[in-house]
Amino acid sequence: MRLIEGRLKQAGLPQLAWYDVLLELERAGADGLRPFALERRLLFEQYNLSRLADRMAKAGLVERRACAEDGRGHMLAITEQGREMRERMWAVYRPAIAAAIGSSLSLAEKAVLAGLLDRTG
Amino acid sequence: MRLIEGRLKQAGLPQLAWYDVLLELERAGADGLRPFALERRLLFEQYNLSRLADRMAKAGLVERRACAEDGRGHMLAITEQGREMRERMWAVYRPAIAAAIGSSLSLAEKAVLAGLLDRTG
DNA sequence: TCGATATGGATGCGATTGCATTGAAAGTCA
DNA sequence: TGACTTTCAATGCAATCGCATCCATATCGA
Repeated sequence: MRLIEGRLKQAGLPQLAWYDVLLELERAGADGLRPFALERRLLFEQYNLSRLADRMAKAGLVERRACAEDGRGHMLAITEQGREMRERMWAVYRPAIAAAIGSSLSLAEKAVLAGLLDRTG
Repeated sequence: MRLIEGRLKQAGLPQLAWYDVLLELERAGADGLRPFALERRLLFEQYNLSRLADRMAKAGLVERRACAEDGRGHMLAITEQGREMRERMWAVYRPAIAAAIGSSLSLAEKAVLAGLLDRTG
């Protein structure tokens, strides 16, 4: 993780948490997701996501839209800029994962790890 | 990790990082360790350890002593209170580890994990 | 319908983190 | 010895985190 965060940072890109949010929102489609839903998927604290969304909105990567069904909340949706950012991050993230895993585990351990990931993914 | 940190917190005890420092200092014996040595063992950033040591010293768990060989630095040593704290933390930490590992891995996975730990320990 | 409670989300404030820099003591080398 | 470089450690500042709380809207129950 340290390695991966480091690669992102030295590429001048935001942290992994931003990637996670962007990916979920991209998967969620045009309507986006409610913040509470995102919190549960990503296991973020409520106040952390609230502030992360602030920063990401200020950076133009996500948008807050009124929510028809519930006046308390709103929808979070990815923007075009957000999609671009996710791609740029993936271009760094992907090889960093490969480097981190590849350099430290044996083949057998990778198989077990893949099993663990499979179960939770 | 989240589980373990949570158990410590709800027991009113400090974070794992404090435990790590206390354990290393206890192992290091009466003279203690230089901060830079501790940083390398625990992979802490220099400024983080500097401030952690401040807080731990303020809490009476560690002591800073002048260093004979090198006027730039000092020795960090555990105090009696520090030993007691480490024990109190261990009493929570140990069962928390067992709970965290036991509830999520198969026997084969535990064996692999033990192998990984063994290699780095 | 109305009061009590639960849920979604934001925010003030103090603590912690990260970055960059500083200062002091060693070490190096001509 | 005297510049120059390194290493050890602390710290100012801005960003972020965690806690507790607050506000607003929903939901439930009598």
